Amino acid sequence: MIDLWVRPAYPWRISSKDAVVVLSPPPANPDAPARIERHSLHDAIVSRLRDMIIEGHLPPGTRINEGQIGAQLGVSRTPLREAIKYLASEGLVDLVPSRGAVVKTFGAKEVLDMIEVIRTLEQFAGARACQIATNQDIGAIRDLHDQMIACYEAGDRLQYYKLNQAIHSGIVALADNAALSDVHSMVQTRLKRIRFIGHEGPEKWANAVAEHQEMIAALESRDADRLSAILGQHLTLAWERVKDGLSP
Amino acid sequence: MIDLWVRPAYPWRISSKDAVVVLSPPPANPDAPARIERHSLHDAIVSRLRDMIIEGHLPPGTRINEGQIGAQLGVSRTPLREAIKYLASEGLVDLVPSRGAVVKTFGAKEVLDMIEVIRTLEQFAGARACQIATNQDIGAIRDLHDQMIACYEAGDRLQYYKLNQAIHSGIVALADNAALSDVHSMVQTRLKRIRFIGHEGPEKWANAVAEHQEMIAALESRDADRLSAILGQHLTLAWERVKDGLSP
DNA sequence: TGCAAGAATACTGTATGCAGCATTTAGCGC
DNA sequence: GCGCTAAATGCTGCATACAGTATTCTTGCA
Repeated sequence: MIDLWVRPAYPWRISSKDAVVVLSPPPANPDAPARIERHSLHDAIVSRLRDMIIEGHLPPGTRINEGQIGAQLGVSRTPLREAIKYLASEGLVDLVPSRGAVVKTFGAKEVLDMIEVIRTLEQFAGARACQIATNQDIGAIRDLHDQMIACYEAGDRLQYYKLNQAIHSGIVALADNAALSDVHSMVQTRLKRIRFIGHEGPEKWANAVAEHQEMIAALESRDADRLSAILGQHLTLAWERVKDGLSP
Repeated sequence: MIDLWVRPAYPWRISSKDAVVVLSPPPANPDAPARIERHSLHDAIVSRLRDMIIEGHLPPGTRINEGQIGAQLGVSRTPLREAIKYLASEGLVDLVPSRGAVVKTFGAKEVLDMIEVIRTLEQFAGARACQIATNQDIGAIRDLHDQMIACYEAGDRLQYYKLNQAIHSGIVALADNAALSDVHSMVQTRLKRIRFIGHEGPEKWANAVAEHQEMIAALESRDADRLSAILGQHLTLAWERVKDGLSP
């Protein structure tokens, strides 16, 4: 019970003494067979359910019927229930004793709260990123940004939206702080459902793009204060965009 | 499937039209029977497991044996597995395909990361608290503080520790932002296991107490900048306290 | 003795069954 | 027709069973 875990866990994992060394998992050999996909039904169900909630297929307030959803996904209730518990901890559903799970409903106040948390986290991340990010890291963000601009000009909202998220997560990732990325993505996930609705008009969209432009510029010049300001402003706009059409 | 949830959920809940009104749950009648404790094995197992991890009964790296723990807690594997999934989402355990759950191990970097997130969140919360907290709210924190001082003088470390946490959570709660409290308590929980170890010597302890004193003073005078500074300093000390005796 | 291959064991992942609670429907008195 | 009570239905919570995979043990060989 103490000496567990010292044997090879996966083919590419070797343990020496008590430290577990992880070799670069796939030999980076492009023609080698793709890594064995360790099928995890759990992950699959969690992603699926999360998407169903975010995309509005399971609207807020909906009671999740285990039998029905299970049949729909072609899995039994056991792994489904486990996935539901996982999402409950993520804050996407509420657990009501004897009555199962209900998709969480967010009012305007809660959404504003979440946006302010995101703002706080991103501002901290941005400041840290200005200090420690490599030029290469920043270049990667710039790439995403350029792609996003292309989507904007092409009018591809869905792809734009995804790249937008990727940029924000990317900036947070630049801070090289796993806990920060964790909580950021958690709140971001809860908000996704809301953002999915908020489709601003052309002028607001243009504003958002302009802000992103400046965001990248501030990052490239490693101007932490300017980046912080623009991130703050950007999230205020995000709030403006979604605040109508929310319950009290 | 649309019209769910409009009937009374609990005796004290009444629905009118489509809005659910929640009456003050217990009639605040001191001699009335205590509120029915909706038994939830799930919650019980989650709390129990969490405590076992935090208190070091399940050390980092331990593989969780469902059969064994289940027998120990006197429950079958099904609800236990659900609880484990919940904790996995909370970040206390890792899920390894086909090999179950392993208590997460945090290195020094990860702990520092978490502390910096906590710092960011608490500073934001503190600033907000200075703006919106009522004198009564602040008085409640002051009460906790006074109790804590008493524990300090009595040398009651465990109780001191708990009140310390309560004060920090309390300040965050003053910001009246549910999402903020959520993520704060989540990171705080992950850290608890670490803090549980860090037993500083008398001089550092005295420092911490002095900082708390100033923290309360800043809060009472609603001096956001000073509160922010002292919170930052306090968490730096927390880091100093635990940083030795951590894996790389 | 040390190593390797295969059998045996242990544990996880999933499905299914059953008891109990919640909700709906049906029946009954007014 | 309306409200109340009770049966019936549906669903959740939990336990158990079984299949598949990881881990350990055993045996054979050098």
